[in-house]
Amino acid sequence: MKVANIAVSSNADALDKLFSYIINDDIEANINIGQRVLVPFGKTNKLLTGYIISIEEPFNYDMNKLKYIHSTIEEFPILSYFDLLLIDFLRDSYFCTYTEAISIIIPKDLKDVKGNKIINVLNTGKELEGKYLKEIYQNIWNLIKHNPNEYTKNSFSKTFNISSSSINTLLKKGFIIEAPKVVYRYDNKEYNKYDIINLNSDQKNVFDKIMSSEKKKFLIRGVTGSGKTEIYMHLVGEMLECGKDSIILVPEIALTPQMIERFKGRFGSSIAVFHSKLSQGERFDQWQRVKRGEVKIAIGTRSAALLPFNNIGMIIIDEEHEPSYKSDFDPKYKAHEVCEFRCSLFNAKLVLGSATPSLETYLEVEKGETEILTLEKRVNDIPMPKVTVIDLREELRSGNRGIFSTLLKVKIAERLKRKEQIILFLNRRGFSTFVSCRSCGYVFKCSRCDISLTYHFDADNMKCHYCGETTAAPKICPKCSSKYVKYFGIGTQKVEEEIKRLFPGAKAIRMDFDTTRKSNSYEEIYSSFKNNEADILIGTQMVVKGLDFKNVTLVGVIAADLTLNLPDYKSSERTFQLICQVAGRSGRGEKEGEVIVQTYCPDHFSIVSAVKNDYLNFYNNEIQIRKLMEYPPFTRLLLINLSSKIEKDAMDSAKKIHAMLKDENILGYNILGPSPCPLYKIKDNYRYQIMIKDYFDNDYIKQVKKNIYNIIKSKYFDVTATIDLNPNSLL
DNA sequence: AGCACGCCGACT
DNA sequence: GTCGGCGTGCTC
Repeated sequence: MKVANIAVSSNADALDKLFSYIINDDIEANINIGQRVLVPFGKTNKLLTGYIISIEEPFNYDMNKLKYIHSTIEEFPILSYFDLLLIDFLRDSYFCTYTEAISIIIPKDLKDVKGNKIINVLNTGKELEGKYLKEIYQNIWNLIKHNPNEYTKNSFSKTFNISSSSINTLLKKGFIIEAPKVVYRYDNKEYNKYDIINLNSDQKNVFDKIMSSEKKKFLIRGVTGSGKTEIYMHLVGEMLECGKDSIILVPEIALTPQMIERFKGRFGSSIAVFHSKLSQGERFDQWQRVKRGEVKIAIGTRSAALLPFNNIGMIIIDEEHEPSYKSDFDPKYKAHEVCEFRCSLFNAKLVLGSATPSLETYLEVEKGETEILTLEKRVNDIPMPKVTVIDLREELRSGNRGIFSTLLKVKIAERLKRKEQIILFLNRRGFSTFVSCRSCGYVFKCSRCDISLTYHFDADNMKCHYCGETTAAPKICPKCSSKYVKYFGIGTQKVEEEIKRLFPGAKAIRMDFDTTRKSNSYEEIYSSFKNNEADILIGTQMVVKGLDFKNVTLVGVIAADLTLNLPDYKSSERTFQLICQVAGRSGRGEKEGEVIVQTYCPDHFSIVSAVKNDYLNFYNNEIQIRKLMEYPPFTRLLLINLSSKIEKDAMDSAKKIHAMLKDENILGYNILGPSPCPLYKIKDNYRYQIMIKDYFDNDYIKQVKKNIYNIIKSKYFDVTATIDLNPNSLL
């Protein structure tokens, strides 16, 4: 008899520990760590799902006090030994429960394991005879004989254009039979073959260094268009050669099609594709293919970092600076950290790629923890685009109140004439970003959020970009009844309308949250622009990443400082990255590219550095500010957020928690707040925040979390408390 | 999180 | 004397 220490499935913090159960002799042989079992729990002995974390000899236990494991759920372990180590890591790094950690590493619908999709496929039965020896039946019968288990009734009749009634006849008489077959739900369409391209000398150099270096962590800092993807493919190919698994992370689903296209073209369909837009079934199947060792390569977004590979050789994080690599949900894990941990388990290499690395990553380079490899030139020596800055204040002074500067208009006209393509970038969707009454100054705000409403031209309504609430566009001011309601601020829709007005012959398409809501619309817009079906692509952040259009020779940044003025310590970094990335979209083909950056603050170092494409200049400026202001990566920043529909409770709980933190602050940490969040009200919830900026350890955070939990539980039932270490944003 | 225990007030 | 309010504490 042995004892199993088991984590039970429960969302309760109080149950986040291991419970010991006796393993009955008759199931002992079939029991292993990582396996799922049912265990009787609590006074009522209700059966809960449990995960076996460890197994011990019974010597240290009072066996009379232990219950028996009821039964196993599957006969094989759902979690490997490495998964269990990963769970420990997640719990320790992100202060989460066993249940939370497990929930992100196995698919949700594993609970009802009937996850497999089964179809009925055709096979031959007995030989044809008698009146069934007709040519049509023989034809069907032979086709099936040569393609057993290949077609369903439907796909067969479609493929060979044969009426399904003939098939049904043969089925009924037993000449052909249907058999169940498990199929994987994944994209198995054929991709154009993508041949191995020899690396140029710069790329080869990077590849060789990664393969030969003793270091485990690398940063490829390569300007946009320098051919990082090709290096990734060679690295993955190398891993495949020595039988090791690779994971390639991309920042968002939108980017996967191009990456998948190339990887599938190169490595065939033996690649798992994993991202959050997959259906539950697809997710389950992809996960299963990895778990069973049927694939050695996975491409996907953040969650792919957790796929159950058991022999990882390399993990690649492309566009590593993207904020989407940190999860918004508990456990708020960061892909970099998870990948580094997993690499350490397998002695694997971690490769980060970016033209504009995050400050965290570059600081690691400076500390010597990460080896840097630089690609200064674009492939085939295509020159970097020429960048011109337009000071919008001067435009205004010279009487131009439109959204395009004189120069940008000239350049657009020029490209249209030459049949070259243009990308216009504005990081704000909608038509007008706020609506107000010119008579009394009333500003239309969302009733549920403390946010001004954005006017949408196509639907003629106002939308809240935080909660999605929609209201009809107003004709008169609700406060003073004047009809002087005016729309201020610009969004992508307005840019589109202006283009239509100024260049009636040009065809423009828009790519933003509003036009890409349907699941395939991103790809449609992408390919239609790629096929030259439009002259101008207008878009938000979505157009800045990864897109590779050979015929684009002009990129216009409509308002470079939109992101700059947000009350957030990362806004300079974000602005720099966005401008660099979008500029890199220009001139990727044979024709030279050009970029026009319009801004109200042409002297800000983010914009100056981006225009010169000078990463180090940006880094050196920003890192000093972070140091001075004691922001990450120099300190750790713990953001505590309290929100409630009852304004007073949100505020009181924040005060109470702040007082508790101050009381317990033996080490004198820098505790700031409580203060209302910059976005004070979202979806009817009032929000307060407390910040701790210092060099505390994870144990301190765990203690803080526990204390907060106790305060909320004792008095503020309606308050939701969240903690976030080094958050993406302070809004 | 559930669930039972238990210690008080209101009631047939 | 007992039905039921929900505060408290435990779950191998």
